Amino acid sequence: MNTRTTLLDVAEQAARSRGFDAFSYADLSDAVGIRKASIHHHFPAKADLALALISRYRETFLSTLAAIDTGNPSAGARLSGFLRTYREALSDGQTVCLCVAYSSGRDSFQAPVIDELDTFHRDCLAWLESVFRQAKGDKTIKNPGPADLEARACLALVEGAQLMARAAKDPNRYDAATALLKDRIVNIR
Amino acid sequence: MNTRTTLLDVAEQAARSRGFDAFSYADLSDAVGIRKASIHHHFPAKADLALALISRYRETFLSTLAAIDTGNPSAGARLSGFLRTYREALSDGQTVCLCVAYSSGRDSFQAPVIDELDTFHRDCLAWLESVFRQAKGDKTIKNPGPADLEARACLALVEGAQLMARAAKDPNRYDAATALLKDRIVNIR
DNA sequence: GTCTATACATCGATAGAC
DNA sequence: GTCTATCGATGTATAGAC
Repeated sequence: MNTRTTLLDVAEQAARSRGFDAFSYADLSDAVGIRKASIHHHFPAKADLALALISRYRETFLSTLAAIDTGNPSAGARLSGFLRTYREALSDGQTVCLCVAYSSGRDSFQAPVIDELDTFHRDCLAWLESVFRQAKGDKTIKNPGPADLEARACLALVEGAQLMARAAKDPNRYDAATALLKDRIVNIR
Repeated sequence: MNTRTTLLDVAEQAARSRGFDAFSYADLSDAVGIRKASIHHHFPAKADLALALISRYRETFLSTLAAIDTGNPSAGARLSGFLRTYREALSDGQTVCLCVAYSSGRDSFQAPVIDELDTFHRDCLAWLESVFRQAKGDKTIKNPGPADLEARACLALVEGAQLMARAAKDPNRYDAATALLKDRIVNIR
């Protein structure tokens, strides 16, 4: 396994469970088994690590959304896939998505990282909006309101639900908070 | 003005805009105009400051909820007051509520602070649940689902909406994310 | 690419004078 | 209650050998 990739994996886990500013190169050093100075060879400054992390995360997330699209034709099934993706990111209630983690400590990041984060939000909202727009036609989500408002409410809901679930270290909190939205999805086979 | 109160005010602002771990006694020293050592006289350890902050915050928030109850008889008006309270906590998009701020960096707190935070959440959810239960009777909120699920969804929504609004430094994001919930409130005079 | 060694800043915290 | 002075720990980062 690539050392750089291993570093990214460990750093992502740490950022998502404790926050980006709450882990240090010393923590990565302990976890990966190489010295702090060696980590600086892969990521000269911690800002470089921050950018590499969010950049990789955004790419994999977009491909996840694309996979949801190809595997699920209806709007309801797509929304269901979205809710499941955020639920799986919680794992056992210890980790929020990197996007939530970065939003929480946003002030400590510089422009390139902020840009990636904003792009992530924008892409995610655009995808959700298209799903809710589709729902007006295929009627697989009950009571559809304006698509842009639905999208923003949905993203705020899952992010808040992740925050509360991690605070309680209980992923069931996510399920409870998203249950009503889930119930609006029409059962189709 | 009491020095201790001034310290609490400045610390609360800092915690809500940047996070509890992201400000230091040196920052408070600059803002208040006394030396770091003097701050330790009021709050020997930073954990003492953390507890005093969340404790004061919880008290004032509970009295805010009580004021909403006395000033608004209907469930819809009460929910409206709740949404407005979280909106006002955003001010110009720079600050989330202390509860969201503490939830984000929760790992760095000890038991007494965690307990206050959990109590805050529990009280807040109980209040919301009673509002949604009342709505089943007075019909001032459209399409009321199970009160406990409504409460959890509502709290997750406003917390996520605050997070996104601060990330974008734009309080309008909060309004957009909560618009659909707001529209469920029946207009009464 | 990894190591030892170290520089330098900041942070929370304490001692003791006034 | 506030001050000066200082401590020890930790964090990011760099120099240079291997």
